[in-house]
Amino acid sequence: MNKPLLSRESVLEKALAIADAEGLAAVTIRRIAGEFGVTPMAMYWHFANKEELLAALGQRLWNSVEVDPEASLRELLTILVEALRAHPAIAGLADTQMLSSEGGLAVTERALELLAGSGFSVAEASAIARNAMQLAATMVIGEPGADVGISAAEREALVAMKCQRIGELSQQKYPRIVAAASALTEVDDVEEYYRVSIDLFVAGVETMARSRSLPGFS
Amino acid sequence: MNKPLLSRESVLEKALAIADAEGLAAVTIRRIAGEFGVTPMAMYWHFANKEELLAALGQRLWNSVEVDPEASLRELLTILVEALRAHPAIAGLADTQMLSSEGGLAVTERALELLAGSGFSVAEASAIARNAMQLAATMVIGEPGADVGISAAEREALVAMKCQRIGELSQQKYPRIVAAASALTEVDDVEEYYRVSIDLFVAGVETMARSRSLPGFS
DNA sequence: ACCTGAACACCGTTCAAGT
DNA sequence: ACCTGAACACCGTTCAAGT
Repeated sequence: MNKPLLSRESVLEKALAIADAEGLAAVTIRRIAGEFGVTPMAMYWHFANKEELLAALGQRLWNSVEVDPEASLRELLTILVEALRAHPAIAGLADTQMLSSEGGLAVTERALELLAGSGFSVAEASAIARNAMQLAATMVIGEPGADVGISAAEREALVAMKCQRIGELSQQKYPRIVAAASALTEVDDVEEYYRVSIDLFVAGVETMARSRSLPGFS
Repeated sequence: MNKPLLSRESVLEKALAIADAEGLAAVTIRRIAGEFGVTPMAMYWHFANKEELLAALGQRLWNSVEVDPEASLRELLTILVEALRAHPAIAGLADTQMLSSEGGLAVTERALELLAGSGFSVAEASAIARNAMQLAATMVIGEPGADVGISAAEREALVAMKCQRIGELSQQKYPRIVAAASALTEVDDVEEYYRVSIDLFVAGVETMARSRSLPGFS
């Protein structure tokens, strides 16, 4: 008779909000339940367990990717990165759900199509497609100086400490690292950070594709 | 008077053994203590907290990398992958410890040196070095059909299930994915799997290095 | 120096029971 | 169908106390 207090939708929405604000570690069954004013056990009507909840969160992320069926590899990577950057705290959940979501399937299908067209074998194309996906995720998760769930002030202090620790290293042993201290701890131009990695990946694929299609090279 | 029951060394050794056998999730303070026959609180004499223990584990992993100061980028990636493959369960701990361990510093220093020599800027070289490291880790962690901490039989059943689920997809919408079902769920030639990704990365770096050193291209 | 006892504030999860 | 109560087996961690 009474309207349900929860739904899969609303639970996922709340879980995402918590993750965005405080990081994935803050997403617990009990915490979500608390936010809704229900008991933790209420979750188990809507999800078999926490793993399923997190999987659904990963699928949601994939489904936020709008895939142009004519997209290039670079475009695929770019829209994927954008989708993950919108919710960096859960970017790590995408990996397992690539083949369990409409969005992930669409991206993968197009990637395999492009790679097959470039002369890669099925095994190669599969490996490269996975690489692309993982690159996107690790870029977002590992973006130096961009940890989720801490305040801007805390983040800055953390970066400063890391940078200082590097500065204290032996300049004899690690001249390049010391010189790159700030670049290694913090990204000053975010767009460049992503561009470099995407360029690198696309260049690698194109170069290998070319060697694949050279006659005497098989 | 009595010899200590524990040491940082022995605790890390045990933690690693547990991780290797049952996965990182099985590595708990209480579990390690149990294996030594001591109370969980004994750990806190040797480590400030669990985070520090895991960090030390990550450093141990880096320090198992033996760096040839003359190594090429491909060689660096190769020995790194080998080190991680020896302990896939803790490969994810390497990321945060790259600049907090002798081994990680040595690898990074050499990578930055090579990349600077190829004409990359400090920011680019830093991003690319991190990419290399993350590629190595994600390859090992994400190796399809190689989850840690489950029996060979369980693993095979899991792979078969995933493969079957892909096979049931619409061949109209996802012809390439369906055709690549087995390649996407399981690696048949492990060495090829790693070689493809390393080749791709190295090719990308070389291609971009070339464009960097072309006069009219800056 | 090195470890224990007792306690605290958390987790995820099951299962019977309520409405 | 949807949620609660009570309980279980876990976590990491603190702090005073023991030897």
